[in-house]
Amino acid sequence: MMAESTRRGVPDATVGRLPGYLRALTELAERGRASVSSDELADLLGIRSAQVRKDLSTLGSYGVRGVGYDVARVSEQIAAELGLAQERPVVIVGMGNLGRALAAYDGLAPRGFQVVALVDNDPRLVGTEIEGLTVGTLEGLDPVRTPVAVGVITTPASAAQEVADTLVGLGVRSILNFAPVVLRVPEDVHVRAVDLATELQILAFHEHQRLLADARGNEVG
Amino acid sequence: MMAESTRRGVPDATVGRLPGYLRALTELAERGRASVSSDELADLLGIRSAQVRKDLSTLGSYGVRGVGYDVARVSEQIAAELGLAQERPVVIVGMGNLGRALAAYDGLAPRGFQVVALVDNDPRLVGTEIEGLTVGTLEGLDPVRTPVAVGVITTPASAAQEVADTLVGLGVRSILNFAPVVLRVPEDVHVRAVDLATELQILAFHEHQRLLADARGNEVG
DNA sequence: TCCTGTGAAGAAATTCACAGCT
DNA sequence: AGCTGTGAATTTCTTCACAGGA
Repeated sequence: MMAESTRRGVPDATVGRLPGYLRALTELAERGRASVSSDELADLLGIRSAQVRKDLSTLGSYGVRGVGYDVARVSEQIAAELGLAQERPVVIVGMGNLGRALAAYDGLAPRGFQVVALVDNDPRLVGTEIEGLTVGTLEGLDPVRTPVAVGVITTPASAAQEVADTLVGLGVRSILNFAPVVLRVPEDVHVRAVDLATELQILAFHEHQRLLADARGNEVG
Repeated sequence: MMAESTRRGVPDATVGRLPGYLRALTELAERGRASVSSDELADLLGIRSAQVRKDLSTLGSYGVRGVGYDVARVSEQIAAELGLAQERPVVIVGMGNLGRALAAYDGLAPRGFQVVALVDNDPRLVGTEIEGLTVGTLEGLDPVRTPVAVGVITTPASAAQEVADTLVGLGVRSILNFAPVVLRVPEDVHVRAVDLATELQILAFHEHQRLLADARGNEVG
């Protein structure tokens, strides 16, 4: 969480929804649909149609009044905006359960992400094969032979910062961090954090509020 | 992303940061720190100190001017707000790599989440043991014998909606969804979605923008 | 008539800036 | 002097509402 950019371009909130649009549009295309209205798209994403129109209008006008949006054209436009044309080499650091799960995830390749290296610091893992790749060490990563665009950190929290530092040193400027720590990185490096415990606690909050509301309701009613 | 509530309470954006505060405060407490300033907390979370003060002030005033916040008191208050006092039984549906990773994750228990059931529909998995629990089926879940507060969906996208429907039928009102689909649920059910591909695509966007910016810079400079 | 594109309004979140307590 | 708490200003995001093209 941090770091902007998007100068006079697509708002951050919109960027966050683009992958969702792309997913919906891809499914529509697979079903042979040629066009779609903002209402339908909104329904598919669980948002409002005005939001859809605003979002898509920032990419340029690819809709036709009275008809809707051309599925193929808008898909292309979003893919272009996200820079999905180029292959992005990904390294996964930390070959525990989560690292293995991500290494095996087949949703990456079709979206232009190619896992090019798996890394762990456990000598018992180094040299073994996972998903067709030989596990190596961080130090063994050669930024010339194996350029990396995105680093995924699935190590324990205690190791995450050091890993991040090394990745940054290798020229990685995009990091997806699953470890429950806030990484300190230069400001031109983008970090996105995914934390299971955080997500559950947010759910817990809402559940708790509901409980309180119910209790209040019973008193009153 | 959706679903409000929080009526005249803590803003959603603040709720999203509470787990982060709690994590930082817990670490500080472990190091024996008794108080902390908004500046230091802000630094730990990578946000601004004004944000910290606004956030914490919505929970009540637990700071002391000129001194800072009492680590223990604020921790308690946040834990209370998140409803972490009660144990929350969790069921994980989908025992693939990701499901296993989550089942093995040791960050849950200390935060009040207890995995009480593991579910899969593959007959070869049902009956086997994972992390000390016997894998069962969704149909086999008994809401009376095994009440469930939070459902975690780690199935393929194609199965996720059906699983969600079943969970909702069992009385689950909080769902953490790792499948890349938008779930349709009654409005009193909270869903949070975590999607690897989405996260990577957002990173890709920023990387792409940087590339464009660099190119522009070279032209101009 | 249908549905987009968009200014304008509204709501939410962030940041500023400073009064006030210790 | 140090640091919180908070109104006010600002920025960002969302929603409204409708003009206008197909």
